[in-house]
Amino acid sequence: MAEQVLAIFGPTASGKSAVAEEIARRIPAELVSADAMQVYRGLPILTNQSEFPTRLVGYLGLDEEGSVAEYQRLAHETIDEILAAGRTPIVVGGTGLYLRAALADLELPPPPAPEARERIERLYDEVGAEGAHDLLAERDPAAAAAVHPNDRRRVVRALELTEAGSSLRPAEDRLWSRETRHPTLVVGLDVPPDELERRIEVRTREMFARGVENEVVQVLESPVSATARTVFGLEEVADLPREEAIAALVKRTRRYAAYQRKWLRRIPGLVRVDANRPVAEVAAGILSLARDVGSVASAG
RNA sequence: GGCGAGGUAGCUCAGUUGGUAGAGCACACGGCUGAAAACCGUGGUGUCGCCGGUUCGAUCCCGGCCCUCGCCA
Repeated sequence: MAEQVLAIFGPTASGKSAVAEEIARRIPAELVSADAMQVYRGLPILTNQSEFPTRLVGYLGLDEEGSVAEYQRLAHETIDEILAAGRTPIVVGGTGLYLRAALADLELPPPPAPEARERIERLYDEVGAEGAHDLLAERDPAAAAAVHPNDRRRVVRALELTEAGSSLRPAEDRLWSRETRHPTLVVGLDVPPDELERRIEVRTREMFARGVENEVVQVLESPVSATARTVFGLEEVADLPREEAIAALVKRTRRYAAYQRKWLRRIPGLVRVDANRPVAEVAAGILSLARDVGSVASAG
């Protein structure tokens, strides 16, 4: 029975999926997505969903709100199930928080109570950033210390939690610790910035060739939740002339890749792998690392 | 060629009634625990088109030149 989990992280267009799929062809394995936007169904082109069977892709409708905690529950279930079946779970994704949630046991506090969010947002706007932050400091000094007054979203969330008898600060910080639920090899794919830039441009043009415009126009005919709205490119692709939309999308993606590079540097225990070479080589490299580190389900 | 508008940060532009300059975006760094492709913080980007003049001092005023855009020939 397999014991080890494989996790592959990297910026958009670093080739995560191709590498993960190549590994899944060589050993008994299943892919598990760690991507906050691929959880939605309805935007397969815009969110770069692969044809290859991957778990935790498209489990939400676009009118539903996403949630790390819900993702975490599903991810743990899925990973345990795959291990129990004697296969290796390959967790692959570009959302750092989701990757850590899949691998570790983040103690995520409860969801907002009904009506609480709206009420506290109103409070925040009435008393101002400093006022709200002062109030938080009274009720939950640890949370207040971790949150800037201008971060409305977090100050509101932290205040919600004080009412629920919980806290924004977990007792134990597992997000930034090396702790994982199973022995795990976490690799990060490294691609030089100029090469990544090139691939992003190519990929974006491919999206248009494959028909993102239709995809997006169709989606916008129905309600889209606040979290699904954050998929970048939605308005741009729908409203702008093609070349401008491409430029806007490339720009957003480049920005996002920079954000992911930060996670790449920070994910605890992550081993960097040079991904600027043929997929087969990268896959082989990761597999040999895995065999050094622990047991992976073997092909035969 | 004539008339008009303009040349200030990587981009789009604001500004200084003369004391060497600032927004957004981009970029860099950092934070983040049921919204993470989100949210928030910090940073400085610079021959203010070029050459002269006036002035204690010019990115700003004056003269000339170059370039861009528009209209007219």
